Amino acid sequence: MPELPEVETVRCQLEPMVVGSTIISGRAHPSPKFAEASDATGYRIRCLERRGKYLLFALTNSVDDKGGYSERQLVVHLGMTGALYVNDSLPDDPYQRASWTLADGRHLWFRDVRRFGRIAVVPANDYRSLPTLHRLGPEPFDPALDAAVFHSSLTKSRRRIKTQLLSQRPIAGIGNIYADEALWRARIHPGTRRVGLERADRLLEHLREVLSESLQHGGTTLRDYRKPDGDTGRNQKRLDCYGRGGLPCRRCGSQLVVQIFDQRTTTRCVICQRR
DNA sequence: ACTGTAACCTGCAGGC
DNA sequence: TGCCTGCAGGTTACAG
Repeated sequence: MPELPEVETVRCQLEPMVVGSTIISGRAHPSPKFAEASDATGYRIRCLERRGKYLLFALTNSVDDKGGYSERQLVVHLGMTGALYVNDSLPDDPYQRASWTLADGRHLWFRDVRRFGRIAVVPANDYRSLPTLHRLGPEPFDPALDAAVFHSSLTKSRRRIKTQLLSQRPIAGIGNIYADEALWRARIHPGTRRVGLERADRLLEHLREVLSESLQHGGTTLRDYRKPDGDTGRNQKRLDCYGRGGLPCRRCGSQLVVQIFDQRTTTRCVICQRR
């Protein structure tokens, strides 16, 4: 479900609700994917950040009376069906995978039907237990990411362009929806294995465009994605390519076709996106 | 080091 | 109505 615009929307809504709060207890589903949630107990949430599709709660904890403290991060990945909520009382929900009680009595909790999400508590900035985060590419809006850098990064692999976008290596935060949307806008065949500087530049521009437009509309809700306030996003109405297989291309009127690349369903225009 | 593939989960839509 | 199959926004371990 959640790609960068959805995760950023969650971060924006959640941050003012939890920053400054101290976690007084934590409970988690026994799966090793969630069990670490309780390790956040005793820490205060200093701020809520995001890298790619990962939410990073910066945690701080006074460890002695001489002003010593330890810094950790609570890392939450929403997977396909994850959502975070804050409530005065903890609801009885069969898909609740973790919950944290805050000092003022409220509860932060994680709902994840498919259990593809992940929760970890790590020493600050030590992501060795989360390989994708550990080797995560630059943020899409990082000014240091320009066409030359992007192109050079893409050149380091011979995998299909779409597979590279999904790998989180050349750029962070792209998933199946925005990969298809940006490739459609840039008129690039998703199965291409080599792109020149000019097409890399165009692709980067369109990636930034689809992400910022979606962000403006609160993200894309296909089925599960919810903001912490329970609302859906509104970007789903604006998709040009993803989910429109069999329908005419909005640019040229040709048919959009669906095919599988590296086991991910892909939609593209047979005319606009030729090899 | 790189590449491709299967696996992890649950619910739902569509076909018969 | 019920059963079966395939599919879903992602990451990771593993084999070659």
